[in-house]
Amino acid sequence: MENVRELFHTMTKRLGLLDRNCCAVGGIELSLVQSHILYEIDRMNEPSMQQVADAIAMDITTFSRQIQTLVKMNLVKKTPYPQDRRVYILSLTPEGKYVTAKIDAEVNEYLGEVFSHMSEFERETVLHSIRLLNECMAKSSVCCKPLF
Amino acid sequence: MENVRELFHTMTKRLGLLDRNCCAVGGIELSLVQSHILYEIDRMNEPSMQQVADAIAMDITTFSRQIQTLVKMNLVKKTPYPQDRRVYILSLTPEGKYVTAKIDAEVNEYLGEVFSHMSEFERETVLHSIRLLNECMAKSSVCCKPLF
DNA sequence: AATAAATACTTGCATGATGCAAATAAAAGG
DNA sequence: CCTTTTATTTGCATCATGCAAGTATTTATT
Repeated sequence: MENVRELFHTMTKRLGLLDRNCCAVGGIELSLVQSHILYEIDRMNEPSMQQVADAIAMDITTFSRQIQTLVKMNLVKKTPYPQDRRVYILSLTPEGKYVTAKIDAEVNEYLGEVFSHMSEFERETVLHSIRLLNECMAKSSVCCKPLF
Repeated sequence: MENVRELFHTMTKRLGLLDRNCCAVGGIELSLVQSHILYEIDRMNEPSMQQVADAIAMDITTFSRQIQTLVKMNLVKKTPYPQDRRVYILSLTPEGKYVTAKIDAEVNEYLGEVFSHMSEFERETVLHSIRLLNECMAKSSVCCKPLF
């Protein structure tokens, strides 16, 4: 087996750059972290602060302040949770939904461009491989343990 | 095509965690950024500061200070370049080489563990896919443009 | 029921990362 | 020469980070 780490490093570096290029929508400029927070809130079902912070593997105190910023930017809403009054449920405001959808579309467009350099068969192979990789990482006891 | 972005997001998130778990060697604790800097210096051939900063897509001023820290930690050496006295050539000290090799071994071990959940054929398919993906990202005009 | 322990979230504080503007120094071009 | 470009460093302001500690609320224990 050749140098596997190098393959992964190159890939994640480039995907990271792609991500970084997708943090501006209209007049709004987001940090990478903020973009990821919106992404997770959008994906999860009525998540609490703690749940999202865990999903992102971010310290809850830093997360708390990031959320304060996003609420001020009118992208995220914090709703008290009646069943447990310690908890806040996070959701996207309409503007937050819009921004998140725009970013999602842009990332997908970029990815589509990358995939346009492949045949249909190659594309399917690559997607299948990533799916498989994700499953194996989920199985692995050694990495990514605390989450998922 | 299902949600491609989600696949990539999950993958990079997990690989990021794996990376973060590989920043401690013996008594030395590195930040992710420092680990990446060592990795690039190790890979490149007698690189200048600017070249490594570009490869990592990091602002040269931040990079300069990170290098100062790594020099103080005795992991990196800055050698004046006689042919152009504005330039410093970066290299790893013996200790830096040791740390970098250790981290490399640890990451590869983790990746090996992940791949152990696959058949030989699947493993080859996944590696081939990543290689292909890297090539297509390199071709793509839309992402990762400034580098490589 | 009363108290202790655990959980969710926030704030204080110190430290470190970031990046622009500006400085220095050296090379390259005219 | 003199101007422009390039490589690196430093000043400065801002933001991110995470530990310790605090508040509020819920759950567990007696």
